[in-house]
Amino acid sequence: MASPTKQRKPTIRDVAAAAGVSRGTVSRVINGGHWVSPDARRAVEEAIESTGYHANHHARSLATGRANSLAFLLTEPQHLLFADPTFSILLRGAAESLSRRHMTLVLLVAGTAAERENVAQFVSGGHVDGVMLVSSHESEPLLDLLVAAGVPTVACGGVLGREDDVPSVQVDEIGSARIMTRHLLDRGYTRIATITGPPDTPGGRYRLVGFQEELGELFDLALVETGDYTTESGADAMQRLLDRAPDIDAVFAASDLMAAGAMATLRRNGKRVPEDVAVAGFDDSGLAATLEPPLTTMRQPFDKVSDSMVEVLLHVIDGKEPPSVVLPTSLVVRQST
Amino acid sequence: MASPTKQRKPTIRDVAAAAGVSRGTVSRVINGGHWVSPDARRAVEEAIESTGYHANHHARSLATGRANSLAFLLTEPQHLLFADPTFSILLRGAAESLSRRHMTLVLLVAGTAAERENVAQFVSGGHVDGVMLVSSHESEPLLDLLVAAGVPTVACGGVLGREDDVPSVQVDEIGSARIMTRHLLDRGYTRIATITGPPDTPGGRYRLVGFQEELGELFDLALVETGDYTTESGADAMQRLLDRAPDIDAVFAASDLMAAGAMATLRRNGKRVPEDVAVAGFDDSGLAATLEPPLTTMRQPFDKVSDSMVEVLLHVIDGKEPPSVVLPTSLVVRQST
DNA sequence: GGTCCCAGTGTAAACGGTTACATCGATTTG
DNA sequence: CAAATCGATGTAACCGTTTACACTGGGACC
Repeated sequence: MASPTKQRKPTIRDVAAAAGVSRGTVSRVINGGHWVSPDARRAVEEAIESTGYHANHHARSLATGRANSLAFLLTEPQHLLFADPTFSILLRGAAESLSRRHMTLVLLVAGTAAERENVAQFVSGGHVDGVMLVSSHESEPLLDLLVAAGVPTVACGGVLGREDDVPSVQVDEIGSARIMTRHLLDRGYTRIATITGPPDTPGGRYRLVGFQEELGELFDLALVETGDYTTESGADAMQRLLDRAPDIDAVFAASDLMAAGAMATLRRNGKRVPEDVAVAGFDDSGLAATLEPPLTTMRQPFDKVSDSMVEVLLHVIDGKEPPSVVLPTSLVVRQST
Repeated sequence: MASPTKQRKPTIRDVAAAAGVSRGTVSRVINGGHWVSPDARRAVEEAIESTGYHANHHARSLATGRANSLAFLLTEPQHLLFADPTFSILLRGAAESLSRRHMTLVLLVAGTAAERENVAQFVSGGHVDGVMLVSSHESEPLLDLLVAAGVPTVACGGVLGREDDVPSVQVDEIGSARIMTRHLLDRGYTRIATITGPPDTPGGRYRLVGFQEELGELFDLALVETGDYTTESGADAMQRLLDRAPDIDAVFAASDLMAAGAMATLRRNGKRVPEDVAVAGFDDSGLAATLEPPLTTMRQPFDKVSDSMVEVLLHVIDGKEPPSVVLPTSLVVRQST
């Protein structure tokens, strides 16, 4: 009939008592163990083990003023999340990266005005040590607030117009686009179209730049259409391209989803891929390999991206010079080109 | 040359001073304002406004023992996340739901053994008030730990064998499967196959049950294959079905992704959808509408699911009787059937 | 054999809230 | 009119850490 449930969790005092030292010493052991004699250290470690002690985050944060957590801020509308698993991958990667550092990931959503307000207040209230921003549209009002409030922030994909204001982790957009374009040229295609992302995102702008650079004289403005990274927008853009230039023999889409949409449109127009028109994407999302035919695309190193975001952000928090990171992509050739 | 930066954030003392009352009174106003005179209340509210005060979560949590945050626990392997946006939708929905309640969402990942260890320690350390579990495989070791540690937990989709042990939010699996099966029967199909999910998940088991119930005498065990919800597994399962029973005229897949895989396989085998074989999915994920042809499927009310999870969990935390929730789905008929 | 230094340790004051309890008028009650 | 009641408020202990500071004793130095 013993009821040992509901026991108070062991605190640093219990550990101190068990080890026969003061709370201060226990705390020192926990935080690196500097200025502690080997004997005391061992005693404390044993006491921690025997009492099953685990530090209380809240108390620690209160005392140190550091939250030991980072926020992952989502500002994209729901439907994009629905369609594009990219965010989830980054999110999970970031969580794992933080877990290794014994920190936690707080997910913040800023869709509605009320939510923005919540987020702004929460973040500038110092409840997290820093923010990872995933949307990279040009005008992100929240970003101004964060920067103004001096909240350590890192952007994923770079923020147009604030490149040296906000540290970021991005892939080599221009270089990647050039490699893909070169690949298409090497395959012998000459009427190469592109479906870009929104011009107010780095991916939308710079992949087009690389495309144009590599194409040189072959570049034709009539072969450029813009989408919003979704499947539907890719399908629509492809139709507009075909209407305008039926002689297209290849198309480079700035996302796998748009490439999928483009392929659907091509099929509907009686064009075979890749015999009549080659299709290339960007991201190497899970979708790419399962399309018919499997999609040639540029693989983004999502795991490295989230890892780097965490790393850069921690640097900023520590007051170190934040290295803006540019990561390489890799060409994945499948059967669509 | 004024340097008003780096000002200390206003605390409850500052508010008290500004309002000419004690800290206790301020605290009372913040927490509902009971037992406070209208005058004092107004004074405090004005002081809060004028000082720009915002409560410190860590201090509050330390004092109350409540974290004011819920954990969203991911245990699925990375590749499923990559393929299936379902998780992100639920995740975002939960974050929004919490935001409305001025609580936060902590994302926890338990893939590796080290991560499990971290999670177990973090959660049972009381750093969050409760846990939303999204994987619902039958044997989830972490779940045992949580239950044993008395951590308030709610499962998404129900946990087989622990239905009355762990409160959950789920959709009406059996009923949904029956409705879809009935739809196929009404369309005149008679050789109806199914591709189920893993048998150790509720979706895997009960959608099959509903399918069989509705089919009655028409049920044929040879027309059942199992996948793991991914596109590839759906494609493979479809091939096995075709090899075994070339006369199949419809197939009900337990996820949209598997349905997509099945459609690819059918096409490769020269079968037209829906003329030769009808295909139905489950989830109404973003993918469904963009397939060729658009996929008939059962819509899961993801927004309601995440909302309910939060609600149920808060009930459990408050010590109330947890209502296990079953939500309705809805049939979305498109052109694949 | 005194100083001085210093590694190792204990002490106690923060950190920013909540809340049980004491206090105190003003009002109701007998 | 004294006593009891009650709503509003102040007081201070407490939540579990960290950390500046004071203190100890022993070795090195002159």
